[in-house]
This record gives sequence, structure tokens and C-alpha cells, in this order.
Amino acid sequence: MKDVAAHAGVSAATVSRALSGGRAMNPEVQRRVQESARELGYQVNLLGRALRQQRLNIVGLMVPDLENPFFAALAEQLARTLRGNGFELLVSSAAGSVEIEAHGVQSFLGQQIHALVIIPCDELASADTLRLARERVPVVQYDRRVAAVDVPFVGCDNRAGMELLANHVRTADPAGDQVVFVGADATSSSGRERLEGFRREFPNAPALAGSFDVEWGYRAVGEIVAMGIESGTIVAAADVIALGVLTGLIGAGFRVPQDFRVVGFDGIGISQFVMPTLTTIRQPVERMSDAILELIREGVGGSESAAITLQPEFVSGASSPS
Amino acid sequence: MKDVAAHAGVSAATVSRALSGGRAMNPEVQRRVQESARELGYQVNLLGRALRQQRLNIVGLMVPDLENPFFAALAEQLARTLRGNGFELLVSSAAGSVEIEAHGVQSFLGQQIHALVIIPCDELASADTLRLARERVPVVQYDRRVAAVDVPFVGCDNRAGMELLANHVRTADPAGDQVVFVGADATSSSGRERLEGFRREFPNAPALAGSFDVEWGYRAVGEIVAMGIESGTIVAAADVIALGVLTGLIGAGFRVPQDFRVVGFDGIGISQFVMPTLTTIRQPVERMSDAILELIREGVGGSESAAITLQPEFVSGASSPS
DNA sequence: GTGAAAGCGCTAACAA
DNA sequence: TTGTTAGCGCTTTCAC
Repeated sequence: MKDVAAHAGVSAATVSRALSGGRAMNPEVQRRVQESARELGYQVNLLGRALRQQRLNIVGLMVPDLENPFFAALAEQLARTLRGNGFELLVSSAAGSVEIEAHGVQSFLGQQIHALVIIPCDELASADTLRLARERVPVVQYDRRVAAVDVPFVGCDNRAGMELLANHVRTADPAGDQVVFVGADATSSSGRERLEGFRREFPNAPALAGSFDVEWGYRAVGEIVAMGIESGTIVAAADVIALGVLTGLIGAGFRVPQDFRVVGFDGIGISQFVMPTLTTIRQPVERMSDAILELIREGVGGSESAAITLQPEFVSGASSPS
Repeated sequence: MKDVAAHAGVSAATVSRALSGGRAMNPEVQRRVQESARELGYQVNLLGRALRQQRLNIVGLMVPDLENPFFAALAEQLARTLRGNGFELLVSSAAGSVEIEAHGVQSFLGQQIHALVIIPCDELASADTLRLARERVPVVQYDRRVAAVDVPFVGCDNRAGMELLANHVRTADPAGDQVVFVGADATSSSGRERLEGFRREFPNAPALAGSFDVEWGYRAVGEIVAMGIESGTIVAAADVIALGVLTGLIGAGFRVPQDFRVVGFDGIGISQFVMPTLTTIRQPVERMSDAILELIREGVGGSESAAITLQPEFVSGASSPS
């Protein structure tokens, strides 16, 4: 920076003003400084700036698992939204572990990020991490909620989504054949709420519990067959699970949708193009990202934490390629 | 930090020593300082530390697209490897754009990251970004290579992988029925090398070009049908593409593997559990991550850039769930 | 409109 | 072994 100042024949303060562009100044001088900077290949040290300003214009996103394509899609969309508004998004994965999550959040905090967006790993065990983070920086919970901690939340209405799915299932199959729920772990709010939503609609249908990944859906088919069920509708708690279910069904020789109908939840990323007739519930990812941006801008001030629950929409199954 | 020093009755330098744990010191004092720190909820400001030390123990990973599950898998594995060795991995996505990639890399550099790992967007247009980064920090190219720039590379031998696939295809189908390649864009080295590998094995087979995503595989089925092909083996340049192909085939009423066999490439993440009979080539992700760690540790010093090309392995198609 | 100077939080060299 | 001091690169008063 000193070099640029010398090269342009001004002081370091002027270089700073010329490049950060905040205050009014002689445009001719500004141009000269910018040219010198380019010529010398100078690039501001964000650490120096952040140390002085006490904040970096970076938002951290902590996800439970990057290999879940729904989280990847959330990350991509959030990055897009923030990028258009002067922020950079950096993503870190907890790899399913509460300890790694805690450690990663600590690292984010140490870097003086502007805000933290977190999809908590565990409805209970992530609470301490959230409490800690909230003392230092604006925090938003995304998609999954730790209710015990007073931190704003943005997500979709999982129970309403299940209601939409249930209506579809009943319409498509008024005879009321077998319905099975292939759920995820109940240690996340989304998993629990979707199970509750399903139970309210189909109190007597069997519900299996697993995790949010393809493998579980694949294995669940074995369990369903073992129950003696050979046709019906399978409601998966997420599209990744539905994908595994479809794979398992076809591998086991069933026909879709003749033998089994499969519906999912999330409606995003890869699943949009997976298999025929995957009907799903689409989460309003753009609006959720916008809501997060808004919270971050406000600094997530009050002790009165917002809980922004947006409405998902029904998406009918894809047809085959022409 | 001053507060902790006062609380423990020592100087700031001692607090620093006690918490970063580098130098020898009175263990009793160290314990006291650590206790004070915990009591006051003190956490080091990594910015201050990095500013002083001129480096952060963070490695940046720039990927073309987080929604590609193969890249997500690479990111997860790299994070795991680095985490075990004192580094933190932060991920940023270029969202398919060279401009966003350049901007993200600039941001990483401004943060004084310890090293940059990059899966370049474009075999040509990413060159400037690589050159710029290499001036400031150790850089490793991963999976895709910009040959024009002298920056070390870690990846797998795509041509050898295609050879393995070809052997399988010929064995499974000695009659030699129709083989079609559903490729990706040739603006990435992996896309180009896999196409070349295919061409060398099947000089006369048709090869379609598209992109590394599910949607393209799905659409490719339409093109194949339009060519009048109604059975054979489809070689996809990546598992994500194979996934789309399978979806398209089944949606169009074909049977797999009776009418069409499908093989993929990458062998990682979601694709491991997708559909029956998806045979693929598995990239040695763990060994690739280890190689990257090694390069980062060495500081990627010499002007003689390494090109570490590891051997992939053949993975036969999955069977159905029991 | 611009420069001089102070200081963000930390650590490394040196002195005690 | 510990304290003192200087300074990493930047921005922001406060004078001019």
C-alpha cells in the first residue's frame, strides 16, 4: 500500500480512500491511484481492513453435509443472493459431527465474519454452538431449527408441505392403498416435523426412520418388502431418500409407477431430473435466501427472534424426455 | 486479550504463549491463563494472528459448482484430510462462471489463506486467475487442469479409466452392439481427456457433447433415440450424467440393463447408490487428497510443477437391495 | 480534499 | 520463564 502511495505521489490514507471509494475526493487523484494500484498488482489485504473495521464482509455458512444435494443447492442459492449484495459466502461442512461443527463455527468467529448462517446438525447438541456464536455475530438458523435457543430461523413449513403431498396421494389413489413413510432422523427439526405432518395425515400408515441420504432410501426398500408390502405409495422425507427408494424399487424388479408411486420433499438440485414421476414439494429457496439476507442486513438485532416459515409448493412428477 | 492477561495477572505476550502453546513456559501459569480465558469467554482473533504471522491456517477450495455431487465429495474428503493436519477448509463456488471464480479467488487471496486448491472452471479462461493466485500463495489444481499455466496438478488418469470401462463393455457385450458416448464439455481437461479415451477405444462410435450435470444426461436420451438407436451401451463421461441417462431411459420406457447398459465415471457420492447396474470408474479420492496435503505442506515450492496423476479403479454395478 | 498519526489484536525479538 | 516493545496493513479521526 505504501508502494502504491509512493507511486501515485499521495499518502496511504488517500490510497485507502481511492480504493474503498467511500468518501468524496478529487476524481483525478482517484484515477491516478487506481492506475498505480493496477500497475503494481496491488490488492488490499482484507485482514488489515477487517482488523481495523472489526468485521469482514464475509458470511459463513455451516452445513451438516455438503454431499446432501439439497444443502448444496441451498448454499449455491444463498451465495448468489449474497454476492449480489456485497457479501461473499464461505461454506464449511460439519461432516455430520457436532464436534466438527463447533470447531468450524469457532474458526468462523475467529475470522470475524459478518454473520453466520447455520443448518444445525442436531436439534439438541448444536445448542451450545449456537449460543456461543450468537454472542459474537448475527446468526441465522436455516432449514433446521434448534428451538431451545433464541436465534432467528428461516425455513419452510414442513407440515404444510406434507399436507400438500397427502392431498396428492389421496387424489392419485382414491382407493386408499398402502402408504408408507420413509423418514429421516428425528434429531433434526425438519425430519421431525415431516414425520409429524405425515402422521397427522395418515395416522395408521407405517413409518420408517433413517437418515437424509440415498443409501437409507435404498435400504428402506428392503424393509418395506420384508413387511410384505408389494405395492402402494412411498412418501420419502426428502428427495435424496426418494432417489434411493426408486433405485431400490427398480433394482428389486418393481415397476414405477405401476407397482409403487414415490413422492419426495425439497424439490431442488439433482432430484429435479431424477426418475420419472417423482412428485415432490419444492421449498422456496430463493425467498428463503432473501429472508436471510434481510436478517443479516438488519444485524438480527432484537432479542425477539424472528421465525420466518415460508410456504412450499407442490410439484408434479416430471415426464419423460421427448 | 488484555482482559485475560489482567485476570490471570500476566502480560499479553504470556497469554499468547499460553494459548498458542508454542514455546516452553511454566505449566502452572499456562493453566491459570487457560482458565481465565475460558472464564471470560475469550477466543483468539484469527485476524490479528494472521496479520502478524502473515498467514492463516486456512486452505481455500474453489469449485465450479457445488451442486455437482462429485465436487461435493471431493470437498468433503479434502476437508477431512486437512482437518486432521491442522488446517481448516473453506469452500467457495464459482457457479459456473469464470468471473465469479476470479472474484472468489481474489477474496481468498485477500484473506491471506495458506493455500488455494482450485478445480478450474475453464481450461483456457481460468488461466489468468491461476497465474494471479500463484504469485501470492501455494496453488494446486485439482481434477481439471489448465495446462497452459505452470501450477501443480492432482487428478486421476482419465484415459486409463476409459480403457478400464472399455474392457468391461467389450467383455459384457462381446457381440459388439451399439456403443454411444454421452460426454461433457470439452472446455475442461477431464471432459476432453475422457472423450479422447473413449475415441481411442471406440473410434467409430457416436459421441455426444454436453455438460457435467444430470439434466444433460436426461436430454441426451432424446438425442440417442432420435438417432434411431434403441439398444446398446451408453458410456457417460460422469456419474451425474449417467444418472440423467438412466432417468431418461426408464422414463422413455426402455429397460435397463435389458435394452441399454449404462456405465459412468467418478464412482463417488450419490452415484454409488443410484440405480441398478451402474458400473463406474472410481477416482482415488483419498489418495488425491493426501497428495494435495503433501503439496501444500511443501509449499508447492519449485518452478518445476508436479503433475500427480493417480490410477482410478473399476467398480462393477451394484445389485439390488436384499 | 489531503496528510499525519493512532490503533484494531496479535506475536516475535529482545531484554530482563 | 516472563515482560516490553514494535509492527503486521489497513482505515479513520483530526488538523490543515
